[in-house]
Amino acid sequence: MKKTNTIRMTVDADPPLSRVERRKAKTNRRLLDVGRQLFSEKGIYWAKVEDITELADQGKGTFYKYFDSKEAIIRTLLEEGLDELSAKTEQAVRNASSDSKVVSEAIEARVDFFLEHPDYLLLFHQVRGMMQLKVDVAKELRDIYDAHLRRLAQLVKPAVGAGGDGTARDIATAIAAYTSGLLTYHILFEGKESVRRKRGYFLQAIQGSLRAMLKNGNGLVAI
Amino acid sequence: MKKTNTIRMTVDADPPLSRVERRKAKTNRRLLDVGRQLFSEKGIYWAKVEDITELADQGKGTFYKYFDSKEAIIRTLLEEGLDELSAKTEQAVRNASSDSKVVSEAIEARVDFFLEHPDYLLLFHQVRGMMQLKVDVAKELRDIYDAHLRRLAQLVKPAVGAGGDGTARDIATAIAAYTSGLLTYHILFEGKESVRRKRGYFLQAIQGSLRAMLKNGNGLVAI
Amino acid sequence: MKKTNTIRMTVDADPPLSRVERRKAKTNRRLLDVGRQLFSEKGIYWAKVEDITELADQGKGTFYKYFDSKEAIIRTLLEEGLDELSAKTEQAVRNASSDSKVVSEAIEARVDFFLEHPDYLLLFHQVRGMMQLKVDVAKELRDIYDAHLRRLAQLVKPAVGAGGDGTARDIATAIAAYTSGLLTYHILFEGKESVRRKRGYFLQAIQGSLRAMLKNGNGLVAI
Amino acid sequence: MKKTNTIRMTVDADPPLSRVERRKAKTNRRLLDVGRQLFSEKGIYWAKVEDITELADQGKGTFYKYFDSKEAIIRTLLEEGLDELSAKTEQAVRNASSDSKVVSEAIEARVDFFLEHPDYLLLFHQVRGMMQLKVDVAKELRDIYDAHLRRLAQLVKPAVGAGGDGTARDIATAIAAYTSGLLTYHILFEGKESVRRKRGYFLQAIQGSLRAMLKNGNGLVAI
DNA sequence: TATGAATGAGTGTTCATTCAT
DNA sequence: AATGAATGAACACTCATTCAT
Repeated sequence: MKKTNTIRMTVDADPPLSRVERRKAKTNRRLLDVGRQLFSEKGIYWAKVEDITELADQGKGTFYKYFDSKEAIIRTLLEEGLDELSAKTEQAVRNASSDSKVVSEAIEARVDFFLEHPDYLLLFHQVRGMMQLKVDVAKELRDIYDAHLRRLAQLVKPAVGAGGDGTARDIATAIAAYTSGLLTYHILFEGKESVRRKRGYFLQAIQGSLRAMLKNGNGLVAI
Repeated sequence: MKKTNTIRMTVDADPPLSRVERRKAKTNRRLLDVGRQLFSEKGIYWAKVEDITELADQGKGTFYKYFDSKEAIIRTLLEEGLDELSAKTEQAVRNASSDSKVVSEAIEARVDFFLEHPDYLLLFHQVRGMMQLKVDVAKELRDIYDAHLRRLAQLVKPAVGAGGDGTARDIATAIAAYTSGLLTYHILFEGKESVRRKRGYFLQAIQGSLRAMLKNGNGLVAI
Repeated sequence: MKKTNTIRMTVDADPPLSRVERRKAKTNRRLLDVGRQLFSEKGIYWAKVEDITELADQGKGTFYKYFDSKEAIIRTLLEEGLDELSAKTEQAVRNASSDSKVVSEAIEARVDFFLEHPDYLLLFHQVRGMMQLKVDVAKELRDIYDAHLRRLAQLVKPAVGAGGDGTARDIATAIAAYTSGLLTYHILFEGKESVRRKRGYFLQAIQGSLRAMLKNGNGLVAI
Repeated sequence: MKKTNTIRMTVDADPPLSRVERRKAKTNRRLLDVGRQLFSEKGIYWAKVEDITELADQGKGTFYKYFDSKEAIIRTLLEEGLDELSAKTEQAVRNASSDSKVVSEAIEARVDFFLEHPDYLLLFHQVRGMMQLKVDVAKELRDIYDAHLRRLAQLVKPAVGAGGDGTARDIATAIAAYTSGLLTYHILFEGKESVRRKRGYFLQAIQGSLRAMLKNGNGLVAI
């Protein structure tokens, strides 16, 4: 009885949306946007379904027409966010002038993504916490995140010499770890603005540590 | 009606504990230990007070004799953990052969602390998430964390040349951010063992990135 | 704003139905048929209005064009079913070769009706349960059922000697009780097929017990 | 996480119940009694958990300390009721002066049970309805009922000549069907008092019809 | 003092019904 | 006329916390 996300699927397609369809898409989007906002403001546990529907000016029943459960909207947001992050990363990598720039471009894209969407940073942080728990919901989330890392690994493969898949995966994990880990913490203690000002240093720091770690690991990667 | 943490206050003092006091201390410890375990296993939201008392083999009422609320035990655990982490860091810094080793020793101590107590890593991660939320509980937690960072800043001050307090604070934040952020993510996706094996690389990576960031920032710090 | 059951009212009348009317009649029938099926399959509480409209391939709004409420369709089904049951019984009684056969023919007709429409058996069973409840809906249902019993009492009157109305009513109640009570239970525990095979025994058993009860009661009835 | 019905299990045992245990037993009993009352008055769907706890003068949470769910209390009531019915039947059969009296004594016991506990009659009726539904809860209920019938079959076995198990089961089913089916219907349309007055006739009617059916079936049973 | 029975505010979810299109 | 998106009252169930014993 999974709700198919009709809206996003047809959005790319040609046939123009009817008035009703457009309205549904709008409702769906509104719920997602408000959900993202509240989840990052109050946290996924303290933000109640009713908070979302109220702020979205929608009946509570409407929420459940669009999402099977509170968990489902979180999952959808996670997927959406990671998709967008992947897209941004891919684009940056595609524009990279050389293989040796791939990793740095990827990092830059991700840092920019999070500076632009700090709410995603907070949402991801919470979800990452859930992933380690011995709780049912964890597995599904882990799968989603894992897919994202795999995609990232594919992307940075050109930068890996003979290291092969394992190294690519290591780098992907490291990139994700460094950017989110670092940013979350700094944003938390210094605020978004401070981080934005230091953007350049962050990029270098992240690259530097990646290089440090990988050099020690195998010395095969171009960064 | 705040429960004074009798135990920890007397633990440092000399006068021998009576049988009753020793028993109380034991109960208190047991609740804290079980709490830490369950909070990191199931998460602070999914671990119920009853789960804790049951595993600790204590009546539910007893829990509230020792802690004002579920939130209180989390706060206590946070304080305890950060205290221990501070202590470990202080000891390492004290043993540093030179000022230029201060930061690297601090990092090493922290990485080791987390490798030894991965449950704290997970607990801190969750708490860090709560801290950013527009929720009452957040402020208190933030204060606790803040105090910890201040203490850490004091510790690394010798390594800062003319940078002054701001720089020390920056370094402290960075150290905390790098270690936790990096470790959490890697442990999550690669497992504790993998991280333990790579310990050396991590240390270098963290130092490297610190250096990168600080060199760019002001070039004044000895690492 | 009670929906007049247009269809059943015109069905008996001569004037040919317009295309629109025929279509409406078809929709109405479809909803009733699907309703009967689902109510007996999943129960009147678990069968949702949406289940009905979906299986009937009709919009949910359409349902409410034809029935004021979920309760209303149940009431209509009850009336329809009892009407059909009455009709079958009447026909059987009319064909009875003698007054003394009236009751046995009636029973036989009813048993056959339920063997042919086990879904009605289950629906009636559920409705009978509701009838005893201190719930608003109960009274209306009770009235419908009561009317049915009165009609049945009229039918078996010829079989009653000097017993008068009271006895006729008693017999009617007994006939209804014996057939439904017995069949429901047996179908439940032995399955429809088993009951069909034993049809002859059931008929005798029902008659026998009726005779037993009425002989004791007054000895006046010809069965 | 099934609640063990501690109370009923220890009630038979020797060690005297502590004050607390007695109080728990009382609460448990009160909930069951009120539940039985409300389920038979308003129906298992219209009687809300809160109705029960309110009438029982208990907090809503208390209900869930004693029963895992609303369904669970219904199941418990069904088991309790059938157990008591079985016990009454067994006792009657034990007191039967001869094998040929077994069935009639059993019937008598059951009729008396239902005249004494009309609320059980109504509860069973509803549950019987659920049993036929394609709904998850149905299977468990069916199992409980089935066990009851098997027990009844064992009881009437002495009355069966060479018929064997199949016949015993048939008789058991028939006894259950006749008594409940007949009584439910009559009580519904004539009221408890009327049925009580006719007790004697009912007994004969039920026996008569059993005899009729079984004579036709195989002629082997002593009734 | 320690306990665990009792509590009830709060939450996610359902579903009959309405009404704008 | 037919539809199905939107609704919100209502419900089952949870769990941190209290308090009588």
